[in-house]
Amino acid sequence: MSEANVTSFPQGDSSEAETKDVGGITGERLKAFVERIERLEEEKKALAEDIKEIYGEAKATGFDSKTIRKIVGLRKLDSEKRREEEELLELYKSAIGMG
Amino acid sequence: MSEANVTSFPQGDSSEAETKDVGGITGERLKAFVERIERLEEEKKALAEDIKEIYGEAKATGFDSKTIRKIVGLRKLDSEKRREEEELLELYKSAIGMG
Amino acid sequence: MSEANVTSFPQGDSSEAETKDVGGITGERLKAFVERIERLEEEKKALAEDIKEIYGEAKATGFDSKTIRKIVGLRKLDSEKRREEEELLELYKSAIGMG
Amino acid sequence: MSEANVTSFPQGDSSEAETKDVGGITGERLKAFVERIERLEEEKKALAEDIKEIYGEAKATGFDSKTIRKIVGLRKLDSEKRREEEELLELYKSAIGMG
DNA sequence: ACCGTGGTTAGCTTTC
DNA sequence: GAAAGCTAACCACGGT
Repeated sequence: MSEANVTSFPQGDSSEAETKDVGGITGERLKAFVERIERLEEEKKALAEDIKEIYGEAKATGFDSKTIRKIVGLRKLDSEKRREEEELLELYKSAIGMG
Repeated sequence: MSEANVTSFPQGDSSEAETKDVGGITGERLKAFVERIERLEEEKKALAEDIKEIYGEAKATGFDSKTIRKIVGLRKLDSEKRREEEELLELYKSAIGMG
Repeated sequence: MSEANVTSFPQGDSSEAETKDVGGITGERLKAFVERIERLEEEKKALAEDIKEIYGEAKATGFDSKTIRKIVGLRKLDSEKRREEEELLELYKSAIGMG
Repeated sequence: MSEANVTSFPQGDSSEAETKDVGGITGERLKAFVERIERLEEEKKALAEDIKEIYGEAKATGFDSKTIRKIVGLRKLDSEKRREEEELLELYKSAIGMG
């Protein structure tokens, strides 16, 4: 729809426009990107499973996992809040020439 | 509907009920769980950022990130579909006594 | 950081700011929205129950509901996949100027 | 795994066991169940979209949708609570012979 | 520069 | 108690 995204596929030195692929190079690069992404997403998924396991452990030792989730969530909020406050402070400082 | 989770905090040998912590042991263990979780979540977040970076790279080399996302998503659907088909097959097999 | 949503309640022509309601109009409209939503959610819930009933029927006639669930899920994946493929195709087409 | 679900496919009068389908009848019935389910799930999805639209409308007229969600949720809790209380009352009444 | 939108992720509910 | 499906909040991106 927009005029900017006409070419989703980067071209090599080819003089002719409107070509999807030149000598397979572009396809290779695309594949490489896709695979790198998929690799990392697998790792991410593995970590998510690890986290789940820890909740399982905690439950096994008698904790209530829901409570732990709450705690983790609260601590995250805390750190975000703290970070924001620090940023605001920095902003003030730079505003009065103390940056 | 009933609340089974009366005790979120496991007790040690203490004879008195309704105590949250005995000698700091439980608190320590809880803290350990929380910190392990937070550590893994940080790693997960880092991976998410890495993935984002790759999309950025791809865009920088001329690809359209939206397209790449679609491809990644499609491939994910493929693998899910394959997995489900296998599971369904197993289910059928067990259903006719071939489990 | 800043709270943009200061006014959750839209104002009418009233000249005074920070008022929750003017002449009951806003409250009425809010109530209308809430009730429309609740009505539809009831219908949705009824449908969910109908679906559950069908699984019950199927089980009663001797089918294994787990298997049926798998089939339904698989078919859903199929249609999602098809849809995504079509979208990807459209994306490609627009990418090479055929949009 | 369980012994109960050996036969997911109900048999007709066929004398031979371990058969998935006799004369296409079972397949037909399965298909019918699946399609009824899918039909209802489509309707359910349509309702979900309608609800989403209403939130959109509400936002368009100046309400904050998050707030509305909260209200709807609270009212749901209220009615559940009320229902539970009524059930409890009924229980009491029947317990003292007023059922 | 803002809004709206779609995608992602976490939390809850229900099922087995 | 574990697993999955559904729902709701969150976030980042593209369009206007």
